[in-house]
Amino acid sequence: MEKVVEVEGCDEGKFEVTGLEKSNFVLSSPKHVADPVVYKLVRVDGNGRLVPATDDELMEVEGLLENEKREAHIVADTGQALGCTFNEVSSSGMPQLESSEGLSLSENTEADTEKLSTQLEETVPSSARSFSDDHVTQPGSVGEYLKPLDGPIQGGSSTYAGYINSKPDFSKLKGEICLDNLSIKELHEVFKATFGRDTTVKDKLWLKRRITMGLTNSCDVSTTTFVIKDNKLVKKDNEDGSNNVNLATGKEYPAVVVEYNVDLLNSLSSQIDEHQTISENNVAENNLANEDLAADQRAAKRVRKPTKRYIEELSEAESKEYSGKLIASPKNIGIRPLPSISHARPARNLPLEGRTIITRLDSLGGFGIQVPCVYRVRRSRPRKNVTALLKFHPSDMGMTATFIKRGLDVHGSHMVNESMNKVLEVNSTPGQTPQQFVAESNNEKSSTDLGQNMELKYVDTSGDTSDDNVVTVPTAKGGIRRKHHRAWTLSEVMKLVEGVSKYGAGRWSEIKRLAFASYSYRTSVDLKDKWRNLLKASFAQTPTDKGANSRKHPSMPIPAPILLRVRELAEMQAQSPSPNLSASKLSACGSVNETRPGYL
DNA sequence: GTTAGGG
DNA sequence: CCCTAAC
Repeated sequence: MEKVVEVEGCDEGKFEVTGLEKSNFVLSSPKHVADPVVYKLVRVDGNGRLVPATDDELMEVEGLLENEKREAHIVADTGQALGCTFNEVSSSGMPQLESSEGLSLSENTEADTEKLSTQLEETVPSSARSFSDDHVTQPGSVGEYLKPLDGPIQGGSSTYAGYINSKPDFSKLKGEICLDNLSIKELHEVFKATFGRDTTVKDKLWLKRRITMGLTNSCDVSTTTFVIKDNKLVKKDNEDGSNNVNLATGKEYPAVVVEYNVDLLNSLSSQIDEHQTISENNVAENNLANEDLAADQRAAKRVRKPTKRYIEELSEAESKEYSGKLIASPKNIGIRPLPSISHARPARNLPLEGRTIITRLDSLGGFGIQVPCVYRVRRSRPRKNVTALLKFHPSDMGMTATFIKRGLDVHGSHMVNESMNKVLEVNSTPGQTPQQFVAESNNEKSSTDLGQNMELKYVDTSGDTSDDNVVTVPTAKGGIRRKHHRAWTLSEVMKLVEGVSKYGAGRWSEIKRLAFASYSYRTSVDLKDKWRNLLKASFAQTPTDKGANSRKHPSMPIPAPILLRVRELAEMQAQSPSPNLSASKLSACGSVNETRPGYL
């Protein structure tokens, strides 16, 4: 009982401290930070027996840690250390420690919701919670994804746990403890087995908790009946709560078990309802609901994390090319007290830089303080989606526009004739028009040489022209330009051949400019590569085979005539590799014609 | 910035 | 298609 009293006193003092810290934030933090480290060391040496600091100090630190943790999410190490320390300390007077911890938690919670703090007389379980938080938080990169969850979890765990846990009455808890059956001795044994050391703590609950945590990897597992998953409070009748799988993300989270007091629970229920869904069975139910809930929570509480929602949406949005990204973000942003978060953690946080970066990211999304760079990176990744979208997009809408554009370009380049205009006018349908267009253009220019009606047949012009945009996709990676595979159409090939014949192989930039003006997505390199491939193909294949060059892949059946031409051109150019520029240009038309005619 | 070549 | 070396 005395303990309790002390705790309360501490609590209040701590309260004050906390308040100060909050106001001071970063400045105050260093001191606190220092403390944690020391404690940590002490703890290691002392096997938990040593109590380095006064209760007040501990409480302060803890409170700080808690707060910061909550805010920053980054603190894992110190937080754990503290938690351990407390636990260890508790060996001597465990109730105090825990209570203090609990108090700190309650405080934190309180900060968010001040009402409940008063309700809490004692806090028991906080240490566990801190662990859980830390773990969750730590995953860093993964955290991006997790964060959304974390936010809820932490908020939920800390807040709810705090409130719920606040019950001083161990008897109740004990009753619920699974390990209850074991005697203290047994528990000690188990404890030793688990941690490799003895413990003097005689409190069953504590032992059980410790053991459970140890087994579960420092998740806060306690005897509770309720487990907080994601955002939800789930009754854990059947589950042991050691590990919960987050359905939404599919990731495993350490289950946070909350020891609760029925009375408190009831009193809190209303609040909980607002933020979390309490359900026995439906965890899955909430995926959708979670977001809303989370958002609400944040709004209500003053959310700390960028919020998973934000992230998720962002990611989605990105994948979709920035559709309507931040539904949730606004709330968060508005609500969030940005400043408080980062400061406390010394080593890890990069207050300024990190912030800046984050901010930047946020700005992209709209706002997200903690929005992780990592996530961003990740997000950018999904090329496929983008590509698909892009591809898809252009086909319908783009076609017409493209076509027109192309027509214009061609016209400008003197490639086209009057028919072009006609075509343009005529074509309301994307698909058809292009064909005509191509056919005509080809006919005019190289009609004789290429000759053949092949052109008409094969001319497919259809899709290719459409998207300039799609072609180039900036990648998150260093490299940027990833062209999605764009099959060469026959028309393109013909143009290429034509261009080569006119300007000569190797003058890719020229060809690109003049002959492929309309195909913005084909670079000179592409032309070169394609030409190379054509050459290869042309030589590989027998020219005799004109009619059908049934190549293996239907995708790119290059008409024999074209291959022939390619071969010719190649041979021809091999003979007269480098005419001078002017000469080549001048002679281009003529030479081509000359050369080819022979062939035909 | 282009071109050639290899991967 | 991508990347790089060489011009």
